[in-house]
Amino acid sequence: MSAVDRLLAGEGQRPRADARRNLERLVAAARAAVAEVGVEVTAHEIAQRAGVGIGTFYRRVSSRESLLESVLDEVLGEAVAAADQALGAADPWQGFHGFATAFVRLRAESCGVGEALGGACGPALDRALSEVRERIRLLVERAQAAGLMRPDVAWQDVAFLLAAVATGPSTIGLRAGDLQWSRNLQVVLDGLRTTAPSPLPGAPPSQMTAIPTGGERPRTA
Amino acid sequence: MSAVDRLLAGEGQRPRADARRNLERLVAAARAAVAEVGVEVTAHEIAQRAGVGIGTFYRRVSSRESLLESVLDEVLGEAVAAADQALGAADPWQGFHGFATAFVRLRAESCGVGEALGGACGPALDRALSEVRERIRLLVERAQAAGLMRPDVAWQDVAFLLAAVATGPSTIGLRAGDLQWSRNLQVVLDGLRTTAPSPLPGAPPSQMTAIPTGGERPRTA
Amino acid sequence: MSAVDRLLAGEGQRPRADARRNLERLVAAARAAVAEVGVEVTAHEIAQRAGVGIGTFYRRVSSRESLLESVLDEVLGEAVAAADQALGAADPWQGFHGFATAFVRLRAESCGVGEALGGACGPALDRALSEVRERIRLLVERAQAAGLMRPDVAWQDVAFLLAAVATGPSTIGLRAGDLQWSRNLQVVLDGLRTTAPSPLPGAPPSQMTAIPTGGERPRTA
Amino acid sequence: MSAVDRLLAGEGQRPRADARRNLERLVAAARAAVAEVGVEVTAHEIAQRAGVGIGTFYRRVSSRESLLESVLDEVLGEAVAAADQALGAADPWQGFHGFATAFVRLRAESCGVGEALGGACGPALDRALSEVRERIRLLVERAQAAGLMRPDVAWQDVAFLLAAVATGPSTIGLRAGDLQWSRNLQVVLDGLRTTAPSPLPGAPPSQMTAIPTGGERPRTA
DNA sequence: TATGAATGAGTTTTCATTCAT
DNA sequence: TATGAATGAAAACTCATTCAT
Repeated sequence: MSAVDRLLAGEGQRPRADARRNLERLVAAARAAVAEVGVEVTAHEIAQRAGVGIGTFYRRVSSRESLLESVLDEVLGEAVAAADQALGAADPWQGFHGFATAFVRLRAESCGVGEALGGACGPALDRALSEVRERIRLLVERAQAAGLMRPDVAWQDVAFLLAAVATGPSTIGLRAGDLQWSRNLQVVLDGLRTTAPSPLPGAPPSQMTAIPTGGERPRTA
Repeated sequence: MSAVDRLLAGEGQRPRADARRNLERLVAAARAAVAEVGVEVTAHEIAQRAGVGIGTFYRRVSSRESLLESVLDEVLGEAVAAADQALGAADPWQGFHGFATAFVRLRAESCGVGEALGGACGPALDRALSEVRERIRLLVERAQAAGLMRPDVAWQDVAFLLAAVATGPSTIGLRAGDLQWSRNLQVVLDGLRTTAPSPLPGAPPSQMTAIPTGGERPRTA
Repeated sequence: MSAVDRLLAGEGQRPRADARRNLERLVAAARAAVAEVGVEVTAHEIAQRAGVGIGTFYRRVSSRESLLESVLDEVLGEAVAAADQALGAADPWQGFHGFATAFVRLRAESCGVGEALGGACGPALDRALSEVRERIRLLVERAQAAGLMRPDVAWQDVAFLLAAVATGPSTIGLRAGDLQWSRNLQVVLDGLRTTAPSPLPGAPPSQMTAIPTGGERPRTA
Repeated sequence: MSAVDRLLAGEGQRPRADARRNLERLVAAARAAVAEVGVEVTAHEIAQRAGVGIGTFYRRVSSRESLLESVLDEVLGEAVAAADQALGAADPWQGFHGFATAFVRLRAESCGVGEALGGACGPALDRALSEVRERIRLLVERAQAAGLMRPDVAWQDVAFLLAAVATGPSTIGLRAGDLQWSRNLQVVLDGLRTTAPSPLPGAPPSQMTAIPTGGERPRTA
């Protein structure tokens, strides 16, 4: 269920066109704002990005927290969809790989929403969370059973690793490029695999994705 | 240079003994507070933990942000020290491994300070940051030159990976155990290595660190 | 003039039937809402109770305050009617008694509207107010002239007493029962009379109205 | 216990002189503001009247509601003191009379605080409220036992009457004079008494207290 | 015309920072 | 100097009122 539908669920009848449009704008603005400035975005900022007044914000959304919750719910729903597709893949590792990519991308977008809401996000998200967990467990077990993933990692470890890989727009003065997460992910996938490392995306002989800040790029031997 | 020295630099004369003691307390309190409650700790909380009044806080520190900056500076200094020791190690991979462990632990402690300060942390930290960057570059190049680290990663990727691994006390409703970062790190190190994966710490035959939440642990084959 | 007529006065032409019906609903809803939840009822609540949209509310009523004013006007009109009937009574005291009862009941219903509007209710109500004042003066004078009401009270005092008696759903943790005002009124009437006190309503030998909260009822000798 | 002491109770040690002074100002300002503009006074208004910033308001008082609660507690404490003195009076009616006067005066000042806080004022006031109730019961029973108060009123009725008498700064366009409550009270006391009415305060041959607004005063025969 | 969506000023409260004691 | 009291900008949220549908 999309965040918009979720937020509309409480309403009695079907919303007017402008109301729905504003809600969509708010959800999109919230998602973008969270991705850019983090979960501490103010209600005003979100409203402004959405091009609506603060009054409209609260009319459509009931509270800042509930909006963030809905955004997170939406993201989790997308993760579940990706996992279901992955479970249908013939090759367990290919499936896991595809899911991991989708999951990390999603997480990079909605960066930190879950943590920010903490345990306080109420039972509203319990279903979505447990669905994601269940899928990850299945994907990990399937890959391990096929001998394609090292057997000494718990699915929880995998969850943490995938979450971690998406993290952090910057470190030690470096600013992450748009595809940093994909390079991080490649290393982690190689660490999880039973066999030898695959070449990083864009690794020699082709060019790697540029890193904007922070001086010289290495000569990737 | 320690955080304390750094903060004393602005002062005209040599500080009185009690002034210095209070400053030391503030830095230590800030570091602990950040590790425990996160970067959003209030100035009052830090002052209280340090056992000084808020007035003293600002007399010694000029602003909350600058104190956090100093904490980060101190952490970076420790990272540099760890790196220098690692560069002295006979085995390049052993050296890198030791540094990575120290770096991740430090980062887990000072969790998020860097990001919280954003790019706005001013030129004050430039030296420390570039020192860390330089060391990481050297460590990576040394390991790669020895054929012990895959050659298709940039040192920046390594920096991001190490930063990422330390992250996040929770994800998808799971709560990280104290040693989650070490399990994460092991996978990443294996992904970076040229050779086959090593067993995770605590992997069979010994027991792994328990994860408090989230149901059954896997049968680590 | 009814509240509805009053509010229609500003309009140019004669109102359409549905417009008038909506206005009547609004006034009735406002009156009920004020009686139930108090003068701080929101415009939305009144509109909802009236079964109209907030847009219609403002089309018909110009402002929340002016609607409350109209409610008060209506109540005052009813008070005037009660007074006129009372002035026609053969016995001056019976007349006053009847008016007092009606007035207090009205005031209990519209409790606090007058005060809430403060002195700011404009000249719109001047006529109604002075009509009520005039009637009370006449009733008091008539009763005093007949030697049935103590001569040392001013009609203003009587007005205040009657207003006061209707007041307050609670005090010192007690919650008023539905007929509290009638018991209060009885004491006040006895205080105003020239002769000895009459038994309270429900006083011995019959039962008094129960008071829900606050422990034991007295043994009404 | 005064409102100031009550609010200081939470604090660890004894407050600095300026802190105490500001707290006293806030309590006094709150009490005055409530008496003048009613319980819906804003925190800003109280702070402004007290001559302090809004920050100081919250530092001293923890919440607007808790300040009002303390004011009410103070008022109730004064009522209890008046009642205890009244219970010591030789003549039961004189005692009741004195208490009633004090109680009504207090209530006129703190007009409506109790109701505004509603049942939500927490158990903090339970003690004070039940103490007042108990005293009123005793005073009423004593007067009734001595045959000086009509036996068919419950002490709860008396409580409501005294509360009512203090009420309402205005009605039907009249503005209450400062001593309106005392004239109201006189009538009520006469209604409660077993014997004939006493002259109103200021009744002939002396002059009655002037009523500022609302036209001609009656010729008090 | 009736509707209800949109608006923004105003309310309570927090917290980084300044200043009197 | 050390203290903590005072400050006010800013955040979340409400509600009377306006305006597009």
